[in-house]
Amino acid sequence: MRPTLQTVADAVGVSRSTVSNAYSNPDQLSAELREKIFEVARKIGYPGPNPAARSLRRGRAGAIGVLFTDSLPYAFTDPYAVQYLRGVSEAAERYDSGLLLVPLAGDEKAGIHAVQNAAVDGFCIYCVPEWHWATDAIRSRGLPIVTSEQHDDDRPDVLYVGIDERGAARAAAAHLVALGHRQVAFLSDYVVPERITAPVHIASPEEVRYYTAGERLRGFRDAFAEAGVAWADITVLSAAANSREDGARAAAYALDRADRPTAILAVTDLLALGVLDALAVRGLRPGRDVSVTGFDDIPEAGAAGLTTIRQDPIERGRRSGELLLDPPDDPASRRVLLPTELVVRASTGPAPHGWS
Amino acid sequence: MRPTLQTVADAVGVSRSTVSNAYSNPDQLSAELREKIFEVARKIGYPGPNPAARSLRRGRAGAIGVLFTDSLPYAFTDPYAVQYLRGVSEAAERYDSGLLLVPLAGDEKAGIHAVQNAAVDGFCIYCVPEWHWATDAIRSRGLPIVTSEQHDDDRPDVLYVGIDERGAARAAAAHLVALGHRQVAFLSDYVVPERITAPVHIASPEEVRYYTAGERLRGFRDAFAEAGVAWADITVLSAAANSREDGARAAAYALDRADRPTAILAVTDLLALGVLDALAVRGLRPGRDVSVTGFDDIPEAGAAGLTTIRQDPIERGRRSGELLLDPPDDPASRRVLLPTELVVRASTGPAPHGWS
DNA sequence: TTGAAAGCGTTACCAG
DNA sequence: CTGGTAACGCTTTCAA
Repeated sequence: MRPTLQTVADAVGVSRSTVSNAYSNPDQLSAELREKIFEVARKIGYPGPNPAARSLRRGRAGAIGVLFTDSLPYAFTDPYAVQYLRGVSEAAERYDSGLLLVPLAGDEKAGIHAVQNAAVDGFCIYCVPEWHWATDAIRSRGLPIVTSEQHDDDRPDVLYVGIDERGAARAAAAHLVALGHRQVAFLSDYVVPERITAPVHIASPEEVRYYTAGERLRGFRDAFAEAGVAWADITVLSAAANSREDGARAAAYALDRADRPTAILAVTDLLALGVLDALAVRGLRPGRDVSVTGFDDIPEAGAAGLTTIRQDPIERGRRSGELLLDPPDDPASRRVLLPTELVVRASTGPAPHGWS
Repeated sequence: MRPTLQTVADAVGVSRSTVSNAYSNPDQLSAELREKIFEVARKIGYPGPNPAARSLRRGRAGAIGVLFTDSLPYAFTDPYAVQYLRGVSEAAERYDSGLLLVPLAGDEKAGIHAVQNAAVDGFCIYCVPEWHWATDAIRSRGLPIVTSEQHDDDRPDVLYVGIDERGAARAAAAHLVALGHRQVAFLSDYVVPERITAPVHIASPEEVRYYTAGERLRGFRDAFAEAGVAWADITVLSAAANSREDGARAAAYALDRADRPTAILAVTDLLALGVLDALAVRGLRPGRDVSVTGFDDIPEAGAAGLTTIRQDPIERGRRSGELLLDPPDDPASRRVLLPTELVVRASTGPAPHGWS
């Protein structure tokens, strides 16, 4: 039989509480007794207080959960997600908390079970839209939650860390407007429920059900609408996933047309880098023949000379973790808006003549 | 008061077991009753079975722990570590298991507590040497363990996934030997207990207490010893951390000497890339003036034209996770040795004349 | 400083 | 298919 606290207590000849104190409240007993208890424990192979039992009794898990819509492996593929995780882990480490990555992918039933089984004190939700099937399961856990998406319902128990997605996207688009671009394409994943790489028709960004993609497309639209470019005159390209390959594939649909756009605005750097790849293949010069913007400013963006919106994913993760682990009483501080910055590089330039 | 299983049972008018079955054994009751139970649960705000209680009762946690010597944030900085995590997460996801990252950094006491408190069914240990202070705590949990380091004691309950570190390093060094290099430097982190960036004197690789660094240095030595180059004639450079910057800094000590080596062998790509940086600053041509080898073949290595040893960290992580979650009965299969491959790129070339 | 008793919320077993 | 009963292993008063 596996030894328990009781086993040790009996072996030493003290009560359970004393052994428990030896592990959890060292100042409640003499140093010698404590040492003796540890020694006996080692001898009979007692593995220390069972975490589940302790957590049950204490009512806290000592870990925070991180939820991704996309599969767990994806979290380690997307550089932005990795940075975010890094930030969360910094907070977790500082508060002596573990970090539990909860697999939400694939099977709906498995995902819900994973959420219900997660031994955590709260969730950092990274990319799970409000209407996702897991949302109910997450909420009904009744644990504190930090989201990165603004929600309509202002639930006071929901913490938030994010950026002004729409405003930032608008700034990127305004930059292109100022450069004279009028014939443009928007490139995004999660535009339509289907995971396809193709041009798609949507009546407006309001149709997009993913918060981030939707807000960014709204921002793009805002700036061009102001310049007199109607939504209907803008090509919307859907990418099956947020990857370089899908970005390149999607861009092809716009670049191989006779009336190719003078600029392509992507909702992420990864997609934008794909666009650059597609340009290179065709011998088109970024910033001269076709301007390209991204979003996030991942490390590769700098090397590629990509004009983009900079945001700090580590800070985002860190603040998320901190908010979860140490929520402020002041309601205003429970919603954090992080700054962004337009970084202009070589991938954008004046619109070529003869098109506008 | 927070509702419990009992609360729901009372509200519906059934026994606890029935409610429990509704959640955990759906085939033990009628679909209607099950639905009714869920409905009532929702109404009174029952968050579902408490994971701690469930885990206590069932005796399994539904998560695997991952341990890093370095701080949690570091795990997300090192590209190799990220890939490894990705692999582990693939296995976790497939087995419907969570992934708990346990913070082992900084304070010894906090780290030990973290290990003891981790609600997991086993550990994947990434870079924790056998003599690390956490080792006792980890072992005494009595849980299955997958290491990436060979241990002397052949504990049958310790699973292992790794590569032939020494043989692979030897292959890299043999490549340089064949190219005529005789005056060389080895660059490694964890050579000495102190975290310093400087040339160091160690009597032999056997002195190195970190498994990976030690084995790789041993491999380097083997090949050069065979070519008649004595250990004493080889410069050993220590890097304070496995980073590009420290690699460059350490390389400076060798490159700025009159009798600079014709080749520098680094134990990781990150360090080797730093060496390339140091060469560039000095106008030295890799593969011509100074040859450089790395280890791992991280993505950046290809772009930089770095000769290196390729290993597959995703596979390594995946196999580790699988081994932990589904250990084979056959003892032989409990130790997995993954293949490696010497990838020759532009950073190595014949030794310049006049030196050898 | 120590010990006895009372749960924490579940699930497993077994008889109905 | 249902419902008692008995753990699971611990922490936490509170009194000695």
